[in-house]
Amino acid sequence: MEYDFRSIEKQWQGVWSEKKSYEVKESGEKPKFYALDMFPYPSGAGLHVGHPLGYIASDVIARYKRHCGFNVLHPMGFDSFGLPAEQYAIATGQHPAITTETNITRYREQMKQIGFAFDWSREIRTSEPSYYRWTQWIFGKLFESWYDVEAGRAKPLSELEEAFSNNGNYSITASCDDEWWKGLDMSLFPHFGEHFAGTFTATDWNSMSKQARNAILMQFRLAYLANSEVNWCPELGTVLANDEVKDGLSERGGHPVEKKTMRQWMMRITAYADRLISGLEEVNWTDSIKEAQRNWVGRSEGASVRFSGAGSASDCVVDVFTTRPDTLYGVSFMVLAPEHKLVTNFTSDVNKAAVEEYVLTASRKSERERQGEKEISGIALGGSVIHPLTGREIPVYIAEYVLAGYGTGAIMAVPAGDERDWKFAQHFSIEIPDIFEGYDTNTEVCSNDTAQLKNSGSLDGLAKKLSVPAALDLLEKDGFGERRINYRLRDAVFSRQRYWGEPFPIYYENDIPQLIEEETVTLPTVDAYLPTTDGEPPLARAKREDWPVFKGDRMETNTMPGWAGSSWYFLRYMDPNNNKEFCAREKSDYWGQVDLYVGGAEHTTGHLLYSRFWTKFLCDLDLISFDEPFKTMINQGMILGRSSFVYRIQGTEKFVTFEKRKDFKTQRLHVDIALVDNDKLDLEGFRKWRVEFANAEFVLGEDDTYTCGHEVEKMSKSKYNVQTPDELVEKYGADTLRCYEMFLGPLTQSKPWDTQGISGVHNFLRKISRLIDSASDIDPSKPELRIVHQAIDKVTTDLERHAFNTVVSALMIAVNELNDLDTPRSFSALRPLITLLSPYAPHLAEEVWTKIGGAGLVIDSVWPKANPAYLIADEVVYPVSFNGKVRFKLTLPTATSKDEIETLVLADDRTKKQMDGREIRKVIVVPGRIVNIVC
RNA sequence: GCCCGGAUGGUGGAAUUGGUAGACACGUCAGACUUAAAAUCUGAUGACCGUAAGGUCGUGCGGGUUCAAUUCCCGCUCCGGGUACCA
Repeated sequence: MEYDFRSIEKQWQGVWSEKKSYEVKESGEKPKFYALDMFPYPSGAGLHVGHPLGYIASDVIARYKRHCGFNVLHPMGFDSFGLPAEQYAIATGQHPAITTETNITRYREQMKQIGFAFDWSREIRTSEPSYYRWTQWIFGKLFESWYDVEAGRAKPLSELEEAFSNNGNYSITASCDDEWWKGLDMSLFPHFGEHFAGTFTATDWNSMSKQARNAILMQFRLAYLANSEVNWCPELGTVLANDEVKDGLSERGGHPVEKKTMRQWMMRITAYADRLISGLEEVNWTDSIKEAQRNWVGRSEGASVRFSGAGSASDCVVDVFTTRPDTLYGVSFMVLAPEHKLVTNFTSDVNKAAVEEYVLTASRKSERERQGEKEISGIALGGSVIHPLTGREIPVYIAEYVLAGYGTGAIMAVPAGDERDWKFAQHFSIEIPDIFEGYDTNTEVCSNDTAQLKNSGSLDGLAKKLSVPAALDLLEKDGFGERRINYRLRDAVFSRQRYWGEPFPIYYENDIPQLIEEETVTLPTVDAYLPTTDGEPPLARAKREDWPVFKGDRMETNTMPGWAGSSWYFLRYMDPNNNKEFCAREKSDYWGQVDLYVGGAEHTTGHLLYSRFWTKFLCDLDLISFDEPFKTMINQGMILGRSSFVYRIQGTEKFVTFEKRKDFKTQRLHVDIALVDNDKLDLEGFRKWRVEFANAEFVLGEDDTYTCGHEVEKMSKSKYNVQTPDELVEKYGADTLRCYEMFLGPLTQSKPWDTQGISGVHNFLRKISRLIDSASDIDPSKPELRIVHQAIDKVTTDLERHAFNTVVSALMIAVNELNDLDTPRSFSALRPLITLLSPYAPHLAEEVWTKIGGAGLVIDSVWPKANPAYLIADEVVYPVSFNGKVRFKLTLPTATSKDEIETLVLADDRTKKQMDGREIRKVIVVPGRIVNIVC
């Protein structure tokens, strides 16, 4: 029978859908397994061939686990808020909801034809009010919570208020900004005076105005309002992402961009910094992702050291953070970030103009540009600080390599021990104090942690390990510094000046933000999706009556960022239609953590960090019972496009084949890959492709064909190299696509998409079809069983280690070997093989299952176990090598002992021949592996 | 710049714990079947030298450890991802 994939796939998709085969319910009988894909943003271009890669892998595991007896949750949905739909709306005026709906429909169709075992009854969309009302609800919880550092968890804000009214804030350790009181509007606190340093009594608290209390509480909320800097483009009237800014100009239009301070919602993710690091030990992710997250959080232990200003700046104190307080004697200058608030205090009049210019130049650069700058730049302010130990005056500089957002925005420079400081000192001819034993730091920098200190008072003779704690003691004893832990992680900006995102459930009354708890604040209608002329977000266009819910003086007009909805979606799948709760507790208790999460590594420092943060928070409030969302994760690589090229002889309509292109002066043009098969161009199709090629002539190769050139690059419409899964499903079927995407190579590696090999995989499925036709209901033969059981063993171990590509090879080998047998094939030996096949090619597996007497549906069949008796080989082929080079092979029974092997090898004529009079110095025998003779 | 990956035949890749480099597949070449084509099947296929037997080289580059290195260590090159408002 011919392999008629079209009717097979249509038929079985119908059966599964009719029987609701992939719908799951919580059940006590089976262990659960939760397989999840990072959910897609439904873009207008539709699903391309890179998307299904991860979905196929998770589908394979979901199906495999189902065969192994697990109750498998494998859902799919859409992260449907986002910029592209909004930009399309700005350009065309069409409401983003319409665009989004159209795109989702397309995505669903594309996914359905690939035959994923998704439980579509659980589909969710972040842009649906029924979903985002719970995103708003979680935001509300964050708004109404604070982080108790001592208890190590988030708590309801009411507990904090109670504590304040009982004891003030004396005994409170809440996560907040350093010197949080400096952000307060002091006019609200008339009796605090100018030396207020952040401590207040119960009496203070109880006598404060509502506004004043709110201002204080705002400093402790996990979702809070604060001033933060954004890239503002006055011309476009909008805030830009760092990506959209190039050299201080907007990428769109090339308008100037400046830094602007805006009042924005923030998320206090820093409260969770330590737990975000320690939690990594509980999850089974790749070391590289864990390492990247650790670095992102960037915990460093060190000291905060105070330097007093000298001369006219004597009333200033500069705080610096350092991880090497022990090198304090090596400090010969200080560098402030250009934005540092004390810059003007240290600037002498003669330097004023130059400093101002430098500050301005630096402010136009992005952080990335500033750190990437190779040229050393900086400027001496003219002022200086006093070295706390030596009392010497130390010049103060500003330089763009010091960032305001990290640490205190100021560093004590130790040129002897830090590469950047050393180069800076060299460049500005600053003295380099010699503080390391055995290093001439005028010619080289010392980066050796075991180097002993010198010229460092009581620290002399100690190396880093001992000198750092000693220095910390010294600092604290003398009172010019203290131990401190610093994080690179910053609180996350949670406001976006966009339309197509979740509205905040917040209104303002006398400028105090108030939470809307009962109702869902849905997006109001607006007349355009652009910011207003005075730079307010698009939602500010909505008039009072346009808002479905309007309270107080005004509504919050920012929207939430893309990561809001995706930070908790894995919970909603457990209980997608609940309109009373975000997720019923018994459901989240049943499904628990995601057992396997598949997605790209590009989410490492965004989504994967934020969802861990929200999960920990929800766990703290006892709303769920686990505090890490994703137990095991695999990161798939990117699929790149393979572009094809034709070569036009300049100024003509003649196209020359790849091999002969160098004989002419040619222009290389992208050609649609649909017109190219194995690098051979479809000449007629090419002429019809575009009008300008209608009269194309060709200079062909030896074999009278036109060969195209090729290159691997990003998939893009303009390069005509986008491959949608649709065409391949149409041409080869979903099962072929599924197997081929897995066969392509290791899931985690990025690789070019190339359909060249697809026919081989398609052939393999056809061979299975024929193999089944040639089988009958007889007793299985021993060689047959041996082949099948070896496949069971290999496929099972490979699936367990997520080696998806070698599973396909193993199945191919089994099918080839079975076909090569000269004994007839039996149904009973083939049945386990078809179960092995079913995660990869479920439609074909289902089709042949009934033919070989399988009961029920193959997707419900039990995963076979390999019988070890069939796996042991009788003989081992020993490669015999001389000095590591294999010279001949010797077949010996498996049971041959090490000594026997040595004797037999040495007795072999070929050994004698190889020796050729040389002396045997050593013989290495690794039983079951190799023999090596050293001579 | 910083952080995290990657590099193996003409191509995608395999080699699971340091133990036969190139499994499986594509492509190419040769052959069978056929009036012919398609499909299918069989064989060859890392490079170089050699009629052959056989030998030399070979896993991005340069060193090192080891009886033995694609695998471990040190130093590079190139490519990809992230770098906080793309998702």
